[in-house]
Amino acid sequence: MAVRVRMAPSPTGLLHIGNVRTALFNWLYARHEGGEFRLRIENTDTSREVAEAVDQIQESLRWLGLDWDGPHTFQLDRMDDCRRVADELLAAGRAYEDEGAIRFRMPNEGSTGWDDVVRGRVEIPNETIEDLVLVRSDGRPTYNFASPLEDVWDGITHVIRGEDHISNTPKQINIIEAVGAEIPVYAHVPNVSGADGKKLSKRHGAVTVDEFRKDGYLPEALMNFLALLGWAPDGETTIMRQEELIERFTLGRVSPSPAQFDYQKLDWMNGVYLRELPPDEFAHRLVIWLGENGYDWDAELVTRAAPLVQEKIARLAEFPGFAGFFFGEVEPDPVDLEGGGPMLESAHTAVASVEPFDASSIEWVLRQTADGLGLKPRQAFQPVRVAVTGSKVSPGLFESIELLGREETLTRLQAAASVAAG
RNA sequence: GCCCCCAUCGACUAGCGGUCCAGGUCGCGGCCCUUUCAAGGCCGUAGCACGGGUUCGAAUCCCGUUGGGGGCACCA
Repeated sequence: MAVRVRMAPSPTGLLHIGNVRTALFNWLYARHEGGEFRLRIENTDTSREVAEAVDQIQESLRWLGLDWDGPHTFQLDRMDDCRRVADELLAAGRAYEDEGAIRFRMPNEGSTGWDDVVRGRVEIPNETIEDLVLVRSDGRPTYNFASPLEDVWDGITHVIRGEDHISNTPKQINIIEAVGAEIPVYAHVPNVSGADGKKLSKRHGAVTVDEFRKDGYLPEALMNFLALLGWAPDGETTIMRQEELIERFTLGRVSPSPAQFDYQKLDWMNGVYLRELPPDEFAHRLVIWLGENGYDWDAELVTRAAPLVQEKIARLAEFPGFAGFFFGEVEPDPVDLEGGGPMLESAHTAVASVEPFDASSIEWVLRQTADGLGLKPRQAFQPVRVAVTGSKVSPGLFESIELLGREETLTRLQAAASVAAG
């Protein structure tokens, strides 16, 4: 039978990275097996907020590259079918009415178990499972009733979800057995927590896909990182692109123990992906990111500045801090200019006449200048760097000057020289 | 309280009875390179939670303890 899995988010707010990780495992499994990955919205109403959340969920999935098969479905559309099944269960004596609600009779003896693909055999004593409410007194089916039914109706073969659903599983298995359908294969993947072992939340850092996007992470890096949270192909390989992940992913190698989200490692990995991008592609991503985040900087200039920072940043969001001096005024801290007066003045003279105006000529002439003043390169170039870029940390100085242009460089050098002179 | 899950360096993990005085990656420390910051190169740091078994032999299997986590709704 062809594999069919699903992601079933409830449309409340933005897509949480933990849910994305679970979705990723579903998606990787489906693609690896040549099966289908479905998207099912577990909504209980049809408000405007729901519609917006659905849009955001889809946008986030698309950004990450997780495509789903067929149209997405809504749980709400199946409420009548759920109620019909509840009535049948009632008629068959498998359920009973209780204060206007309909409850399912769970077995009281023995146990309900399943062979979990990531945990092995799990067995829950039936006496600890209470009679599940199928339909509320207001007529709405409950999650633990609707969800397994939908899995049956959708032909879901493998239910891959977070471990917080382990305790729901025996309830759902009993429901599915009661309607005489086949029990899907279950795989409960470990949770993702913050550095303190607690549920990953805002105070740990970014948690929604939108936030990671805004922070300047690449979707391919995020996917690679997420895949490695609870899964590893061999313990050696860490950088894997989409095709390789699909090719190597198996549920059997998903670890049963929870993982902590390590933002430092994500940053490192994102840097790896950033550096490996062809320069024009890197520039392209920057232009898009800047546009999405309210910078109306000239795309041509961004493209020319991009190569100067590609090796230096780990996230696209670091670009403005690193290369902002190309796009606007600069205000050097006088403290960083102290004692740099002579070098700044000499540099001004040198830059004014250097020909051709390119990085290597500028470097040569500035080194000559430093030499003439008896200064070591690092002492000589620091005030120049601060004058030109406004910071002690910047892209390569000579390339930066070349791109900035002679006129603007001279202006900044002169301004800094007068500050340094006091 | 009850039920369930989990347990290898600070983190992510490899390891599925001998090839492990435990390997890779991030982080961290040092050195090199160097116009700053990065990147890169080299070296290093650090771990099988504890106690019992089983076995010729255990990080690997079993039991217990401890410690984490999840769940016990007419939420999803």
